[in-house]
Amino acid sequence: MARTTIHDIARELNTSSSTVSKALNDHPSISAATKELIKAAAQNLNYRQNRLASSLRSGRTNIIGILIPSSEIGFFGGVVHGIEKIARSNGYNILLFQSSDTGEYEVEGVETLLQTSVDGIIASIAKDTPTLDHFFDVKKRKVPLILFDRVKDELNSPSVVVDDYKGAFMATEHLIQQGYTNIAHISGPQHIKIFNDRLCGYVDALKMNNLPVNDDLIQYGRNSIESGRFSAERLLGRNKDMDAIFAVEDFTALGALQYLKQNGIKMPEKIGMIGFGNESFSPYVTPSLSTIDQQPARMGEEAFNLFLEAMAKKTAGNNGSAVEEVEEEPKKIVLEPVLIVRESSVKNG
Amino acid sequence: MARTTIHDIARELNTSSSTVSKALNDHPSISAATKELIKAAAQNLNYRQNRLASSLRSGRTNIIGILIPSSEIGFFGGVVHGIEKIARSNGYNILLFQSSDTGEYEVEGVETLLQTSVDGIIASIAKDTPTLDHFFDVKKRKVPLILFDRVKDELNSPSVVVDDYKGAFMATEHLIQQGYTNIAHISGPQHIKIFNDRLCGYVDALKMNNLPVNDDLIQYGRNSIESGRFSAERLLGRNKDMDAIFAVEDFTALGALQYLKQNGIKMPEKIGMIGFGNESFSPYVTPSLSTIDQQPARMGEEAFNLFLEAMAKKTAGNNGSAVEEVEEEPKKIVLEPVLIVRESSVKNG
DNA sequence: ATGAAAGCGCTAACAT
DNA sequence: ATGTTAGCGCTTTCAT
Repeated sequence: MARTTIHDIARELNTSSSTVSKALNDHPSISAATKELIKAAAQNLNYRQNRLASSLRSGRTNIIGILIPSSEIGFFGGVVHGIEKIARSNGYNILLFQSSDTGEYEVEGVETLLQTSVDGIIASIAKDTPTLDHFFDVKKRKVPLILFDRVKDELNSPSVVVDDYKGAFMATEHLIQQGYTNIAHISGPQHIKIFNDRLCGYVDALKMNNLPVNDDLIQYGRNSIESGRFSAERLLGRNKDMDAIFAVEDFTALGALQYLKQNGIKMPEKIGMIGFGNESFSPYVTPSLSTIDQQPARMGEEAFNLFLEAMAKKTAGNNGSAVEEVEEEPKKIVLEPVLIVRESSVKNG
Repeated sequence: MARTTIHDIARELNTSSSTVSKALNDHPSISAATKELIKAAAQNLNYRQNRLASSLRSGRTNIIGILIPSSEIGFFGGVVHGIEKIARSNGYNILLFQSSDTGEYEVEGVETLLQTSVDGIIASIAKDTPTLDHFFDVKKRKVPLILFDRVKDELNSPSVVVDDYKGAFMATEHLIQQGYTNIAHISGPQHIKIFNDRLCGYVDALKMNNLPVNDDLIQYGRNSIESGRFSAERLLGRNKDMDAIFAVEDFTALGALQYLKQNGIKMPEKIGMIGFGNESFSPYVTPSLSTIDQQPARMGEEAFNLFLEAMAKKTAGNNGSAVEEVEEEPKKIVLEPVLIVRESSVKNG
C-alpha cells in the first residue's frame, strides 16, 4: 500500500539502498549489470522517486518559480507557455504565482517560492509594488532572479524585454513606406517607460524620413478602447489632412478604428492604422489591424535561458577558487519586435 | 550564510527545536509568551521555513498539480487564473504542466506531479491521449484527481464542465425571441461530444418553440474560420430565406460573419448571428458577436473546491473507522452557460 | 564496484 | 507547557 522506496528495492535484491540510489541515478561507479537489475526491479515494484526527499538532501528542486500579474492576460499566458515548454525539456518544472498586479501578493509569492526552495525565479513585476525589498531578498539568498517585460534596473538582474523604441520606429516607418505622410500618434501616460519609448520611436522615424513632427498630431491617451475613440476624434478635429494613426496599444487602435468606421472614414484608403501588441482580436477586426508583435513565447524561452546561464555561473562560482566576488553587469536581452502587416495599413491592397 | 533553521532559533533562545516548530505553527500547547518570543527571534534571524523538510515529514506539500493543454489558449489561461487565485487564498500553490495536447507529455506530467507529491491534480485531458493508465495511476495512489472541460467518464472522478446542450438551447432561443425564424446551425464533427450536445440543444430549442427543424439549415463544419466562411456560403446557397445562424464556436461564427459582410448582407437586420465560447476577439468584431460564455475562471474555482472536498473526504476516511470502502458516485458540476448579447443578434438595436 | 553511516530540516508521538 | 526522540526517503562521503 505504501509507496515503494529505494530500501524496498534494496531488500528485494539483497543489496543496499545507496547502491540502488546510485544505479537509479546512473552513477558511473555502478556496473551496467547491476544497474539493469535494479532498474528492472524498480519498474516491477512501480517505484517512483520521492522528489521531496531527494531535493531536501541534494539542495536542488529542479523547480523554478514564475511570478506574473495574471495568466488571464494573453501576453503572460504566452510567456508562461514559452517558459514551461523549454523548462520541461531541460528537466525543470514550473511553480506559478500570480500577483494580480498587487505588491502584497507579490511579496507573498516570493516568500512562498523561497520556502519551496525553487532553483530560480522568473518574474514580471507588479504595477503597484511599493518596494523591491522582496526581490533583493531573493538575490541575498543567491537564488537566480530573471526579469521580463516589467523590469527594474535597480535590481541589477538579467532581463528580457522587447525593443519598444524600435517597434514604434518600425510601425511608423511602415506607414511612411505605404505613402502616408501626416501620421498621428496616440500615446499613453509618459511616466511609464515603454510609452515614452514608443513616442520617441515615432518621433525619430518621422525625423529620419524628413517628415515634420507636429505636436497637433500627438494625442496623450489613457490606454483604453474608449480613450482610443476619443483620441481619434480629437486628432481628426484639429488635423483635416491627417492620413494615418500609430496607436500605442492595440486596444487604443481598436477604439480609434471604431470611431473612424462610425464616421464613414475608409481604412486604409483615407486613413491608415497600426497598433502595438498583437492582441488576439487584432486579426479579426475590420479592417484587420496591422501591429507590432512582442513575441511572448520567445520571451519566455529567453528568460529561461538566462536562468540556466545564471545557474551555470552559480555552480562555477562554488568551486572554491578564491576569485574576487565581482558583481558583473547582468545580461539584458532585447528582443526584436516583429512588424505584422494586415489590412489596416496597406493602401494598395 | 547558511539558511536559518529552527535549531538556530532554539539555540538562540535556549529551548528545543520542537518547541520552536510548535510555536511557529501555532500549536495550542505552547504558551502565548513563548510563541511571541520565538516568532520575534525567527523574524530577527530572517528565518524561513523549509517546505521540503516540512512536506517530507508531514506527508503533504500544499501544492496541487495542474495539467492543461496550453496556457497560451485564452480559455485555459482563464481557468488557471481561477484556480491559482482561490488556491492561494486556501494556502495552496500551483505546479503547472502543459500537455500540448500530447499523450506523451501528459504521461510525463502526471509522473512528475506524483514524484513531487502534489496533494491533488486538476486536469483537462489531452486530445490524443491513447490510454488513461496514467490517470488510473493517480487514483491508485489515492491522490485526488479532478477533471474539467475535457473530461472522461471512465475515470469516475469529480469534474466540472459547462452545459453545452443548455448553452446551445439558450443561444437558439435568444435568436427566436429576437424574431428570427429560419435559423441555421453550423456544427462540428459529431464524434466530439460537445458538438453533438450543441446540435441537440439547437434542435430542441426549435422544437420547443414550434419551429420546424430543417436539415438544409444544418451544416457540418470543421471548426475553423475558413470552415465558417464556407459553411455560410453553402447555407445561403440552399436557403434563400435563412435569417439567422447559430455557430458552434466563435471562430466559426467569425468566418460566417466575414463571408456575409463581404457579400453585403447586413447583420443583424438581414441575418442574425450568435457564436459559442466568448473568445477575446468577439466583442471587437463588427458587428460585435453575441455568444455563450463558458466562465473559465469560475470553472477553475469550482474545480479547486472539488479538490478541497476530495481532500476532506480522504482525511475523514483515514480516521480508522471500519466503514466499508464504497466508491460513491463522484460529484459532477455542470456550470450554467451565460448568454452574452451583443450587436450581431439584436434586430432592433 | 558496493556498502555503512550520517544527515538534509522538519514534525509528531511520547515522555516529563 | 516544554523537551526528547525518532525518522520521513533520499544523497553522499568514506570505507571496504
